[in-house]
Amino acid sequence: MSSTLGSKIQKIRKQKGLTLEKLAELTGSSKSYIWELENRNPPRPSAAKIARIADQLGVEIEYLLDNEATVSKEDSVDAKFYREYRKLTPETRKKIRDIAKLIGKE
Amino acid sequence: MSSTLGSKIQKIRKQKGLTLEKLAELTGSSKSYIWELENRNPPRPSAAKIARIADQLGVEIEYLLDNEATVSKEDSVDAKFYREYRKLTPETRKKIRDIAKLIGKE
DNA sequence: ATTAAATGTTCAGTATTCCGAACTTATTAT
DNA sequence: ATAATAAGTTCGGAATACTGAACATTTAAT
Repeated sequence: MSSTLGSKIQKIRKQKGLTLEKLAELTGSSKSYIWELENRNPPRPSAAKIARIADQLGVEIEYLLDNEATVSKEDSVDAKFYREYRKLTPETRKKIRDIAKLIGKE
Repeated sequence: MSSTLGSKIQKIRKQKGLTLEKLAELTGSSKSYIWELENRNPPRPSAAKIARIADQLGVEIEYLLDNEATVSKEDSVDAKFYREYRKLTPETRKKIRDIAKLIGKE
């Protein structure tokens, strides 16, 4: 299982001997946000931020994002579904879950 | 002067004969947002979105972002300055502008 | 062992992304 | 020319990225 965006950033940052504050400064961010990027599971940083960070860490944007944003069409359909799902009444949601359970069993 | 993120996306999208809606569907977005990306000056889309879009358009993320997110340290310092600046009183701001004007003249 | 300085963490608030739904403007067919 | 369908645009609002300031922990020095 591939490492997360956050762990990649942290690993490289430390290899380079950079503090949160220093990397923040280099990338036009706050250190608190860099920290969140590394530790909290995951914000969806802006492309601009990621580009800056990749630049300063000396890696490709692609490297940071791979298996992170490359989440395939299915996932987005799922996300959309879930958004809709959450709007439903508890009863309806339960029905759906029950049906899903049955179907899932097969 | 390099073209913007939005114009790049639009150009490629049309070359591929994709509608806003189709590209939105392929990238897990709404068509209104794709439209905003292309036309409004510029949102800072999430890395995830850009990765998806680059993927579907068949271009490198780097290509979409170059000269867009690679805005150098200076710019971020400027942005930070401006943020601070706006918090000041009108009087103070005027002073700063006036001084800047003088200095700019040299 | 204390203090000082540096680094890391938490948090509340603001700004921005991103969405869905409604509306407008082209296209296409009849 | 009209209707029907598709494509593009606008807008309000929910979710979340990102910030500065305060707090906590570690490191280094004496």
